[in-house]
Amino acid sequence: MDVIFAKDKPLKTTATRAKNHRSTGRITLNDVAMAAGVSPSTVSRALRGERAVDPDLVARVLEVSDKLGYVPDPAARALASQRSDHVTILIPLLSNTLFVDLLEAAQRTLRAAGFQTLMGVTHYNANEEEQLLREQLHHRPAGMLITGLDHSTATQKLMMRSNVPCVHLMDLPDELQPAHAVIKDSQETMAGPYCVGFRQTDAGQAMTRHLIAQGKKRIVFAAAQLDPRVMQRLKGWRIALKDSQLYDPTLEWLNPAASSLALGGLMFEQIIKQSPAVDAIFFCNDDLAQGALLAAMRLGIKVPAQVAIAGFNDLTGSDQMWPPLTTVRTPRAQVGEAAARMLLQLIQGETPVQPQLDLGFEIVQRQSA
Amino acid sequence: MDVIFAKDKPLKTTATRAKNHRSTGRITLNDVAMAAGVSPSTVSRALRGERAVDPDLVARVLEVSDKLGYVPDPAARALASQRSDHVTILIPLLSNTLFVDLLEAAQRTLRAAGFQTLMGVTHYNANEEEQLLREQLHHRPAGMLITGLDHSTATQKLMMRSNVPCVHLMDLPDELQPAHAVIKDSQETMAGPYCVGFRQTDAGQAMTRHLIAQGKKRIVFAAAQLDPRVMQRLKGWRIALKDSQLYDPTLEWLNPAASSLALGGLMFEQIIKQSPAVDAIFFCNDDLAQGALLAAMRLGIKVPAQVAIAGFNDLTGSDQMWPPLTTVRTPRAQVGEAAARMLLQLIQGETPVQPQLDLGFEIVQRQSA
DNA sequence: TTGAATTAGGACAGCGCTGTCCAAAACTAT
DNA sequence: ATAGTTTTGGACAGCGCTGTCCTAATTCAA
Repeated sequence: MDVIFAKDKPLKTTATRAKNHRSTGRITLNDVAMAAGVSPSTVSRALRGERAVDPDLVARVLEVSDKLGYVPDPAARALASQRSDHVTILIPLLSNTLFVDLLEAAQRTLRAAGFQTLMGVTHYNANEEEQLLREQLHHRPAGMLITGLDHSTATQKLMMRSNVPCVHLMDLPDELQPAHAVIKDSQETMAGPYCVGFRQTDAGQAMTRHLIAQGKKRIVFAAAQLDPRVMQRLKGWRIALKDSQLYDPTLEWLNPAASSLALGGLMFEQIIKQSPAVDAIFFCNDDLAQGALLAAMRLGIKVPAQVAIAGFNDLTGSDQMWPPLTTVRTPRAQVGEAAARMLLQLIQGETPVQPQLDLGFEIVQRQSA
Repeated sequence: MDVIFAKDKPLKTTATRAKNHRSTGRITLNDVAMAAGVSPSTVSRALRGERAVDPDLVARVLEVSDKLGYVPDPAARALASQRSDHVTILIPLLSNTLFVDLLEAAQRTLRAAGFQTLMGVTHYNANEEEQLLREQLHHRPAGMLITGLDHSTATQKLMMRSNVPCVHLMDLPDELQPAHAVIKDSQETMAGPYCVGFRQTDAGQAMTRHLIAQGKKRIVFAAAQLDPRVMQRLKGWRIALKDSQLYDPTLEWLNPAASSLALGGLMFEQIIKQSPAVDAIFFCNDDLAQGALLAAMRLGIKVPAQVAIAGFNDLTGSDQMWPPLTTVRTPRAQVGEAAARMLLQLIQGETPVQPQLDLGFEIVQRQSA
């Protein structure tokens, strides 16, 4: 097959436009079309694999395209097609490595698929979340990843109306009462919200049962931040203790302040002072537990002999503590990647086989409990 | 003043376009222009504060604009003006809180000025850096923040030719031999590279002198990752030791592996075993030093009585260690913010008074050294 | 062989802005 | 009052793509 080069049609090229006042140096789709002797439409289709294009033409377009070093202009593409290659990811904090791991895994996966990741930090604040979402929506993102299932109604409405595919991270709706799923005017009606995570309640329960199995009788639940996922872990702890007739409301130590090593140490001291009979403390996050371990060392309290300590998330350093921290390993990198993959499916208009993906968790027993 | 509403000119409005096959629901600049009874040009200028526009008109445009909930389309804007509202920030890792702090501060500052931050993680790899840069440049970022002054020549060329304003982070060029500054075809020729940071060499030197002042004689420098900034700290350590006739090449422990708590513990063990006479270890990063502190605890080695331990960066948790870690506090959040501000200046075509901004550092003496 | 159905390339009009040019109006200075 | 200069608003042509429509070529069935 032989295609005649369209020399006779003096289409505007970058070269001719170069004289123009508003020309940019950029190689455009038009340039590729000229050089390949086909129409811009064909180049566009060949490059995107849209519709059927003669394989020979595709080959030539591809060849010319990268000989010229052509790179599609994302802005032009976004304007014409009404959708960008941005994916927004909303996370509560950057100071918790949990979310950083999530972010990095998602970003790696999305980048491989040609998407740009835009990160927003909500600081566990519903208003900030809404504001960030609003800003991001103006950019017409191709998709969104958002931490948790709990959002203000304003936020939920924004997401619904935007019609931007969205996957929620680190949490799953309760099987019994899918209240979150009551969303109208959206494809989510059928499938419920798309989400990838694990059952926080189950994880809280599992760790508590582990402590009970170790013979612990007075098991404190010590938490900070008190975001919805922490409250679910608390719920799991309660269930486990009640099942074993060990529940006592004074065993709950809930502090709304931000989680940190220092706070962990502080809480540990308070708990030990006020409740000497306590024989185990289940911290809702590893940073608190690590802080407690360090405080115990300072105070000369033997762990786990005097009091056992357990954490949550298996963050960096928990295995290096002394004694090494018993904790719940949560699959955050896997969550990030799986959520990104699910989102990519949604962006391509496919329907994920499992709208709610449970990636589970794992009790990591080390020496602290 | 009374302006006649342009009812007589039936310009295309979103309403009329609604019948059109390619209409989007979006409120456009045209809609605002119609509603305000002025031309699109005027709306554009009023909203951007470009050129002079009658204050009354500006007021009306503004009023109409947010009554209608108008939001400019970033894609259209980018296409027409040839520049986006993206700022790219390239950092080596997300697993070191140092860079996360940098990122967060920069992002906060840029966001307040209406810019979107796009993060790229280079993993200390020149190829990844170049690749990321290339990808980002296709998006015509308004500016770039990039960690360090050391880049492959390909990377440097890309940055130069792109003509995108760029600020370097966490490092400053040597005063004596500004080799990095030898860049042609760019405004950087005059000013040298724009950068915000502190003198890594000086910091390395300062901490070493502090240890010497504590009476330490055999001071190990233990490093991992070995990126250029670490090597500068090494250089500072060497200078300080040589000045006091304490230098001995066997005191250098350099490990190219990635920095981590575990590696710090490992290196500590090795050092103690192979060189029992060592009385201080200066780790190039706090994560290594923290790992060493934990290892010392495991091994029953008294810090600082038997061996003093010092770190670098004053990362989260260093004050919570036992004993609390003596370290160098580096102004990373300030660097992130100042660099972002400098970049904003450059984007607006202004020239920063100080192209190289030295934010200094601080020796934080705690109990470990 | 003919007609209908399918396939593949091209033309073209936008997407929603901005930059440039132009003209009318509002100031100057003579 | 006149001419020259400085404002200030509007018209208009893109920026570089994509989606839709159209037409010519090809395939298939009868």
